[in-house]
Amino acid sequence: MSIEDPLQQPHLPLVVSSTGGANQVRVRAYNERLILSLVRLYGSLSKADIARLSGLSAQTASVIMRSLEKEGMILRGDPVRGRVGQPSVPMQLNPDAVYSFGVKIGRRSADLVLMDFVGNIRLHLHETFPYPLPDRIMAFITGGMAKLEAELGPGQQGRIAGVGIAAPFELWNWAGEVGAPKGAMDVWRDFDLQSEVAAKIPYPVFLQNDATSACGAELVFGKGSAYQDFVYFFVGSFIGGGIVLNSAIYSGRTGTAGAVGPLPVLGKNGEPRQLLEIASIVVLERMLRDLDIDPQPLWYSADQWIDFGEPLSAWIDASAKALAQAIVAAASIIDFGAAIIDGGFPGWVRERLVRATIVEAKRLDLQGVVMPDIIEGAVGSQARAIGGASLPIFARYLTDQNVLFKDLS
Amino acid sequence: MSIEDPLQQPHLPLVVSSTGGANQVRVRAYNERLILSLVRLYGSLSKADIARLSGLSAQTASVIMRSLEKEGMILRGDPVRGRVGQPSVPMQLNPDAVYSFGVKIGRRSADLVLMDFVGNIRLHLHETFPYPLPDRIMAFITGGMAKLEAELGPGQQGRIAGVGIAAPFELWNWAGEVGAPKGAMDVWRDFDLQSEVAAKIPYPVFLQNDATSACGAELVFGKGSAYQDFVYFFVGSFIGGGIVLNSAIYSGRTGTAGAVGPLPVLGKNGEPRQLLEIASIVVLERMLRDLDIDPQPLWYSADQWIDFGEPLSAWIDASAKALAQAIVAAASIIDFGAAIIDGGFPGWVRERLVRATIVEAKRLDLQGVVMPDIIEGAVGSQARAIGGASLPIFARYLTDQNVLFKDLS
DNA sequence: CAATAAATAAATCCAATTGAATTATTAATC
DNA sequence: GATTAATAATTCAATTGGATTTATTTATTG
Repeated sequence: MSIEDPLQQPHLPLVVSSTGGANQVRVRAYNERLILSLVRLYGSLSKADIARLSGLSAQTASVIMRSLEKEGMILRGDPVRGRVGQPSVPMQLNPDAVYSFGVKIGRRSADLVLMDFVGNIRLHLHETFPYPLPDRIMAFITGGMAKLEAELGPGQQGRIAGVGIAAPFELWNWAGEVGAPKGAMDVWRDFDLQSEVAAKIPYPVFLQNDATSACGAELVFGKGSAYQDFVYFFVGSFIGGGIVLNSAIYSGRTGTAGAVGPLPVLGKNGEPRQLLEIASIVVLERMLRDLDIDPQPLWYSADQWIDFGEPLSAWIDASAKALAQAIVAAASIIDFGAAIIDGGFPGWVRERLVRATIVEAKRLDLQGVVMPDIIEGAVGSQARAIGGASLPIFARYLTDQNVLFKDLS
Repeated sequence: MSIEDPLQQPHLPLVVSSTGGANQVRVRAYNERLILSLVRLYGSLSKADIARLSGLSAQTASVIMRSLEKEGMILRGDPVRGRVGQPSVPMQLNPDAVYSFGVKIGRRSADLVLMDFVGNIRLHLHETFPYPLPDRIMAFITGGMAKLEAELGPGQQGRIAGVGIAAPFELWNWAGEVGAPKGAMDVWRDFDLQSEVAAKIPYPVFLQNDATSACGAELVFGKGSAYQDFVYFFVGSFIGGGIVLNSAIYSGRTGTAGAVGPLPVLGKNGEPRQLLEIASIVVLERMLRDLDIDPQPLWYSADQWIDFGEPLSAWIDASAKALAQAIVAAASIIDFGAAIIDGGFPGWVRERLVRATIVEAKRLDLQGVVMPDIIEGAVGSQARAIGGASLPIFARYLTDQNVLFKDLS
């Protein structure tokens, strides 16, 4: 139905014109979101906890909490006894309060997930194909959603917040890489996926870069909550990433902030390369093919990778060198607290890659650089679909300082 | 008196705890700041304009504008006739509403400026020295402020918002570079300039990196208002910079966001170097010295540079190459709308440097990079002191979304 | 005089705060 | 074991303060 676009920020001639004044209605909306976000972050909080954490008065916290309970957004837990004073009643998010669809469009496969309010994947569809084409994808999304809605049961459909689609940038540039006939994917150029989906379904539709979406998933459900700002790398067919500043995804004016793929790094022989030419899974695929090893297991599912031995080690090595340089460059621009690395590969590959990256980073010139913690992502290969699904929930229920200033109509 | 520190953000275990709830009092404070910021940005606005731009109701805009006028923050202009309806009354900032001191501490000299509310420098002191030492700097700041206050006249001192000091990071690491005896500048290690100044004067004292300050000046008084986000380079003795996101300085968790000096780039022979090893004025100084040319004119004043011919061209060339790489790296991480270059040099050097940087950037691999406009700064070598002076004004009168959430006490 | 726009006044609304009261519990004392 | 004090969570009622709404006034053009 409606189109919500985190990518599309109108190009305003003057800046402040986008931020309006604040008023009571927005204050209430903001405080409600703040409270929901706090409950999400801490898992379970009493009204008094909320008052302390938010700085709101006990009465205000109490009023808002009661109204959220009445709306079914939060659930009352068992009173906690054992401490002086009246026992506190912990409140948690109601997992069934809101559902959201997430779509991940990939090179060889697409995923559709139905996520609940606390981030559990309730239902899941997966489809593989030689290469993605609009008709097929449209059918998968609309058909899949209808199917999952039916499984969900009739009473629950009003609780669906929307659909978030995680897709790579410029799908049409991949024809060669995915073995599609030249020009076969040019249809994507003029295909507005977001509008097309919005025309077919009654919910808000969001579209965001796949790696940025994964970054969002890490922020809410992974290690991200421990850091105010971090740079995120998602090693997929092509590497991509995201930026988190002040605990919020920063996708930038054009939506390409944190794209990281084109970041200049030095290759094996000291020649300048782009990060994506080294630390992408397609590079590993090419290495395997050159050695006459079947690269198919790369694409079945992240859990089905086998240890490819030498070529995998070489790829991890080269990727770690490149990632280390990318992290130093990023840290020289913004003093990120962490660099989080995840990807469409199994945990043991991620672990080796991160370990190697930490080693390589120490060999670089770090004079004057505030180095971030280099750590593994916690969400894994489903991060993109989960991140997509979190978009509608964020847009409607979680903190976003814009709530106070922008008219959400 | 009080210490206000944009650098110092406490290391919080959990993120949201720093952002509290919103309430009416803060809404009013925010709306007042928003209105002052709009008036500053547009130069002159009627009450009706404010209502339209801010989205506030006409009545609210009117009430706040009248109270600001009563407080002397804004001045009523001549009614504009010639259009249907009651003539509108444009309102402007009152230049004399607020004054602010700015201090720039440099390698060979220090500046103290008294700035008015619209950014004019009203009074100015300059001092040179072989190298900066705490006692001398303290005397310059406190003595200079007393002198300028006296010149300002007795009635005006209540209008002083504070002092902002722009100083380089880690002053003590310079001893060698400034020709000071080894260890002579180690006193700076344990000298807390901000506290010391705060102890001597009755105003709030702010301290910020010198290049970040310059970036702030460019944001408010220069080309910055045309861009929501930009990366800024200030070529001083050592190059530094700043980051602007959503029209606000982003100084990061540790205050070192936008430091840019340690950014890895390739040197003349393809060897990895840090940006500051190439694009700093000390490098030019060394080149001149090696050729037995007197580098003194570099340090008198930016307007007194002479054309050093070949070595200057070589330095500009090398610096442009390095800056171009830095800009591509920055743009790969965040899709900045502009890269603004300024420095402690005359306009004609800046112009040559920017021109060369644009040329060099085009030779790099820009596949997939959203390139920013590469433009000259408009503020010039005084940017650091002006940026310093703008800190107290920003902190108290201009928009900063934190107004709504944080208790400014 | 009609239309238009800016500006203001009065009344209303709404959410947060303040202050007092209520409730449920533990800890200390007899 | 019973009683009392202290503490903490929660809620009720009254107040506050700023934004909005509605209506009115003022100044101008055509």
